[in-house]
Amino acid sequence: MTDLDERKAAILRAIVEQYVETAQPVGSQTVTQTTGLGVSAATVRNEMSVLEREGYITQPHTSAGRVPTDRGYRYYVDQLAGAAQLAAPERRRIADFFTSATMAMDELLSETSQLLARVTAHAAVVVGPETQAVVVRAAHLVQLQARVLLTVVVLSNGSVQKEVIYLDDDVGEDDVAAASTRLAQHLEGRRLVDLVTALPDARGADRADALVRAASEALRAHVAQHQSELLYVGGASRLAAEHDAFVTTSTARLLELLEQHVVLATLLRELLGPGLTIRIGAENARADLLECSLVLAPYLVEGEIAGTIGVLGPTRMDYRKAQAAVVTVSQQLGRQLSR
Amino acid sequence: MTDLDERKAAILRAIVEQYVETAQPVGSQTVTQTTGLGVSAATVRNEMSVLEREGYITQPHTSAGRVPTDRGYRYYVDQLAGAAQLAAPERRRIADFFTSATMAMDELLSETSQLLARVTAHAAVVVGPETQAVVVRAAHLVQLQARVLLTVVVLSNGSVQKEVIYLDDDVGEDDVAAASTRLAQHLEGRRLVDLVTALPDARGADRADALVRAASEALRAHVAQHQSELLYVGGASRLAAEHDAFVTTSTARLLELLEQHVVLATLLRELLGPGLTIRIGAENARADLLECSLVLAPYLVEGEIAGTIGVLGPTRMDYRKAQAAVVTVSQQLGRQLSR
DNA sequence: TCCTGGCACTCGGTAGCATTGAGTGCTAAC
DNA sequence: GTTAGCACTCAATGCTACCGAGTGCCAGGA
Repeated sequence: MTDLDERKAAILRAIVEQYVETAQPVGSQTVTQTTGLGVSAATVRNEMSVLEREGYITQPHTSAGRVPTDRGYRYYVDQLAGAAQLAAPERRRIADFFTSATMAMDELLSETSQLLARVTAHAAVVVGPETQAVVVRAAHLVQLQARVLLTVVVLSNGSVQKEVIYLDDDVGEDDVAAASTRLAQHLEGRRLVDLVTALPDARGADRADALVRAASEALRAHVAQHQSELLYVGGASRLAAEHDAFVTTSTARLLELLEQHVVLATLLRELLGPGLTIRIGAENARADLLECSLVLAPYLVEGEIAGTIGVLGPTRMDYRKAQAAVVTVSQQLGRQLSR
Repeated sequence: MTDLDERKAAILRAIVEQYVETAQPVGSQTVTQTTGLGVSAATVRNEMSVLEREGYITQPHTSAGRVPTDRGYRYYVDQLAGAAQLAAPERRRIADFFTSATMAMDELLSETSQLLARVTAHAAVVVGPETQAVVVRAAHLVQLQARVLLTVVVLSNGSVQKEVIYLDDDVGEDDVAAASTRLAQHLEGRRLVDLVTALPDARGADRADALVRAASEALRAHVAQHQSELLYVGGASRLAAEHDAFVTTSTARLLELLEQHVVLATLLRELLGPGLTIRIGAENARADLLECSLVLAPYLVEGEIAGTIGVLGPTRMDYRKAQAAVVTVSQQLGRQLSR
């Protein structure tokens, strides 16, 4: 059930790797040619029929070669793929990117998703770190127009949150300045997550305190709503290119999923394990993803799991390469963010 | 050459509208049925053969009906389409969106692109206002870590620009605070565009002035590089859905184009005219867009052209509806931004 | 002069049929 | 346990016939 003898394993491996490369069902003859284990095609056929009975491979139709099933890919990934190294140019590309990356965290994550997409030639996702530990480093109230203010909050991870406030009456510069100072006193050093529940007190009745209350409330609503806005998608266009035989509607649905950041972020969070996670086809239990695989890895910031990066491609994908890319990028990203 | 008699025009209109609806080549009989001009199919055929000779319509193959050419669509759009109104539910949807929209400009533009995509069922683009008139309303230097600072600049349009600065040595709170104050003095009230060329003077030799110089330089580089980051794309996934017969590679290329914001923004800026602009198929002179049409309109802020909104769909699109949607949304967006 | 009915023609699409070839499963012999 | 041989299956291909939508053209009529 769970284990295959050496020859069956070799055959399965050959089928997977050949199919990934050519997208054509693999026949017994091709297997004998590519594996070099000294047996005839007939023997391979016998083994293949066992592999099929056990659910590792399947035939699109009688008289066609074999194609890996989800289970076949699973076995390949778990038992056969082994650790791979990226090719030198790709390793170099990743290293170059991170040594020259000096942007703030949000932009870094966005660029990282594009990097991963380019390296793997699939769509890539990056989920930003949990905001648990993030604290407010600065808070300001800025007057944009007579009755329009902007609450600006700078966070310890380098991201900036802002929210517009519309007033009913004009307000003077002095009041704004006073409110800005008080807001800063109230917020600086606080954790972002606490802003949602515990609002700073500003019970005073003067104009400035009213502004502080308005700003706090606007901020609370903003943070509550945008907490999950830490998803970055790179290379979505690859999905359209790689779905050779796919019906276009399924591509459209996938692209739609990638546009729904909230849905996707929760999905990824559910899937994430402590190490490399690979979800193949129907394992994802989503109609959109039946023919897709996800290769995910967490990245660590100061030893703690901070977020996820991953690749989204067809089940027929080069898992070794995807895995190597995801691992490499996650390590480098983690190191970069730990600085 | 340029003008068609009434009957030919009616026939062309019927062909365009029928083809947009059904995606099937339109035959002479269908035309007689849908137009109700009291002539026989044979007469229509004669007219159609003239229309074909003049390049307004074409046959996919002998013995098929006719399909509009780019020129046919062009004539339809210029002479036949007339002004259309959106249906009530769509008008309502747009109105609702803008009455309840209280976000800052960048988020508003992003959401607007998604609104336009939903209303038209095509991909939509929104180009943000030129940043000529934008001035700095606030500038701060915030310490994130011992050797990491963040320059934060709040602009009059409600957007916030930021840039990380890495230092070689630790720096004290006092120095940062002093630098922040001086930076604010230097920048507040200045136009964003001037930041690229005219740097604020900070010739002093003390620590704070060095920080101000570093911050200014970081900001200068940031602004120079990100000036064109004012493009928002909504509903890109629609492209995959609507390209029925299209080869998937062309869809992939289109999606790629939509991911290249800089390229797309310059393209749109070149195309924009003072009023509604419609570019059909090959008129776009880009291989990617050969089978696509763009429906663009500027939006006005305080009477001045500020930016562009538009729809990107297949040449076989409902131009009247797209036109109506683009016009409506651009007006409302302009009004909203003029507040 | 313009319109129209009639008619031959074209050609994509579909169905039927034979052929080919890749690939299989099975069996008997090694 | 392995393999050669063989019958079998079936997608793909090519060919033919046929249908039908649609055309172009022409001759006769208003």
